Amino acid sequence: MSDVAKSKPGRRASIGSRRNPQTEAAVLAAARQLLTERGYAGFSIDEVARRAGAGKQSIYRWWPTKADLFIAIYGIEKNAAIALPNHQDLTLDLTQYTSELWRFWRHNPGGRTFRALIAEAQASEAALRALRTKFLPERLDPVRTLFERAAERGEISADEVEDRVQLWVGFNWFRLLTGQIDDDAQVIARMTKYLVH
Amino acid sequence: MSDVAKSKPGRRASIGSRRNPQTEAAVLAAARQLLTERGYAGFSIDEVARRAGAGKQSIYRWWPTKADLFIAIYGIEKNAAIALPNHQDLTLDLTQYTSELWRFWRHNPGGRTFRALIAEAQASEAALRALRTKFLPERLDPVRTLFERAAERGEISADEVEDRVQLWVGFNWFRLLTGQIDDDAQVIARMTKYLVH
Amino acid sequence: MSDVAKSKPGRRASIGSRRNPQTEAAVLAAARQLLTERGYAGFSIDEVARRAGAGKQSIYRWWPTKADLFIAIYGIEKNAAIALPNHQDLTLDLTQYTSELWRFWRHNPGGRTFRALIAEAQASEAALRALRTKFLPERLDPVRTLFERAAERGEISADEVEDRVQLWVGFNWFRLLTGQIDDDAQVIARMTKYLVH
Amino acid sequence: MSDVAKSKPGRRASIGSRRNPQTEAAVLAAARQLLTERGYAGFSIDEVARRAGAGKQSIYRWWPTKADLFIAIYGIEKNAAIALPNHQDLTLDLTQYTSELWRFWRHNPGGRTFRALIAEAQASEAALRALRTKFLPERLDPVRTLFERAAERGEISADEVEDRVQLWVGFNWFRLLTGQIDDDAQVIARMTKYLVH
DNA sequence: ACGTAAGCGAGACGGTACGTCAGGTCTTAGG
DNA sequence: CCTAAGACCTGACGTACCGTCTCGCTTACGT
Repeated sequence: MSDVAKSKPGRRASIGSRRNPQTEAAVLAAARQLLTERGYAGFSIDEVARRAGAGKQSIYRWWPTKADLFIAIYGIEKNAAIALPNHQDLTLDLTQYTSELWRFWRHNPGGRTFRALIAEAQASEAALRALRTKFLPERLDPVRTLFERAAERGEISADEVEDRVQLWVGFNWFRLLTGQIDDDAQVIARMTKYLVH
Repeated sequence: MSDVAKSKPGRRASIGSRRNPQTEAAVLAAARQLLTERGYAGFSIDEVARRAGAGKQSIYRWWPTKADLFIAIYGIEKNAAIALPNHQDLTLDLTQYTSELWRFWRHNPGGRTFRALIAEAQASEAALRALRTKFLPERLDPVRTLFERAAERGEISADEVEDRVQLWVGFNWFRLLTGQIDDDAQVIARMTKYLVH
Repeated sequence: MSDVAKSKPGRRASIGSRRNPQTEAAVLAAARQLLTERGYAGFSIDEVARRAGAGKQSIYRWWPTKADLFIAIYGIEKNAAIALPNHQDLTLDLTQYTSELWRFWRHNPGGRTFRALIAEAQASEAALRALRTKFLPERLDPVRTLFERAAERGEISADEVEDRVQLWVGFNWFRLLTGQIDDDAQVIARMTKYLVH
Repeated sequence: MSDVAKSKPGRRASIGSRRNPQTEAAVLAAARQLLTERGYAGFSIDEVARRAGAGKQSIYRWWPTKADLFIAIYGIEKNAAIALPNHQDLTLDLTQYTSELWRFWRHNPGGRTFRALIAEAQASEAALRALRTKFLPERLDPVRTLFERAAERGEISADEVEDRVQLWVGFNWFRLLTGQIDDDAQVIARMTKYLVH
């Protein structure tokens, strides 16, 4: 990916009236790298374009807001990184999944991207909309699945799933946003107590 | 406030080798107003200075980062706005306090300021530090007090207070940051269930 | 100056948007006007940008220092303003040329620009360098030509041309910088005596 | 002097309703030092006050413009530095005096101060006035004396003194302002030719 | 087969904010 | 009345990004 991002010499011409996947890859790689290195404050479309060897317009064409870029980056990695456990036990599942999530967040691109996205959503109405429509539903899914399975097993009541999801997700956001996601399996396990009854 | 913020005519001179409280008031008023009108994205030190009729240096002198400004604004209002209930019942207390908090957040300056502060903390390490040291402790206090009183009454266990605080605060942040703080007393009441056992 | 204004007629090595000649003209006009009105002390890039309706970056892009701007302005006008006399007589030529030069200097933009450039060269090493390399050679040319023609006619010795040029130019600078360039043809004529032998 | 300029610890209190000579000395020393280190561009009243441990108001009270400060500094040193030669020969006198002048200018404070004063005079009408009334007459004196003595000896005509002074002074300014005052006794000697007939 | 339309990298453009610095004015507090 | 200190407002500094635009190409697709 970095080799793509640096393909300075031969410029990447248009491939006709359609999106060039090389350009897309180069932009996402550059954005990911920039976010990792400098975080939300140091992130700029100018610099992404510079690093990707892309025109700014090409970026704005496909990702109209920074939030779109953040969402694209996050999606790529998150799915690959975390598997959904299934121990037939809500506490175990929740603890394992959350531990892995925090580990993913601590690993630079993941957490930085998420934090950037949330920050951006506070700055721009469009970003907030993107967060709610394009990001949240998909991101809440894994946790919701864990609770749904538990409901099927009878561990919790089915009509409490959504509330429990929000409670748990909120806690995770709080820890991420305040910089408290050191891997502490004990803390996580202890906290699940309230969600499991 | 607006009369202070608009004191354009006679420029506000120094009152000697010490901080001028009029300047301080004008800056805070202007910052509050600007945040209300334009939110985090439209907030700039330049514009605050312009509206307050203050020099930028005067602002940087007393509030080195935007976070400091946000914290100052938030503190002024929050304390005045919300009383801590005491019905000798955790559910009642929590529901009432949280309802008022959401109402305060919905009312522009409050929520906007909080959201701006969290966003800023994701952009700047210094802001994150300010959030954790100057803001969080004081802001968590009211909720913690509610849980502590409940523990004293025997409603919950004393060593669970801190965890429950974080769970509840996290939920509130999540709703604020995703724009879901419409006053829905029923939702709040329903959610308290998990915190009250 | 012509190098600044030069727009390559043929094809360009690099693609990309082209310099907008209207912007260039607007900036130079604004700079000229500002210098005329307020002189060196009142001259600022901010104000030039404001008057030209240009972005500051556009100015810094093409004229990295104020000196570059001054040189560009001066060149445009000086060449148009003063013709080089040729009476086959050094005294006559020198007197006429100098009289016209002083008149040009007294007429606002000319003198103000020259004075600003010299002042700037005392403030910045880069400006001094620009003065010596981009400005002086071309500016000394007319006077040198007068002396060279005189040498060809045998009025003076050929190896004294450069010294005489400096002596004469120095005198002119002195008068300009101390505000003594009232048109006094007699004074000028009298002073030429020392340069003509 | 540097001990005066650095007298930070024990603050220099007022000595009552009159000028404090220690403050005056400290300010001049600080100004001289600052000019030496950073030149005209880096010279600011703020920094002088800081280094002198003086209030800005104290400086403005006694030296209303920067030019006044420059003139004060220059006067102190120039007189001490250069003796007026008297070899009963204009060429010799002029060559020696000018060589010493250039050496003095090359030695930091001298040249920097002079250049700063001339630059300032192009920026401010008041400074130009100060240059012409408080500075020039006194500074032209030594050179004028050389020419007057020559006139008394019959080397030159008495009514040409003033013109020759200006020609010579102009040449010297030109070399200083364009950064060409390397000690080249030969150049100076050669140039005197035109002033001596 | 060929014109058109979209995509591409480049980069100029008018704006605006950044955080710093200097200018001058003013007030206090202390001889 | 003078001095030191330093707060105050103004406004310039030079840099960086914003999002839009124009430019000269390149390619695929619909006619």
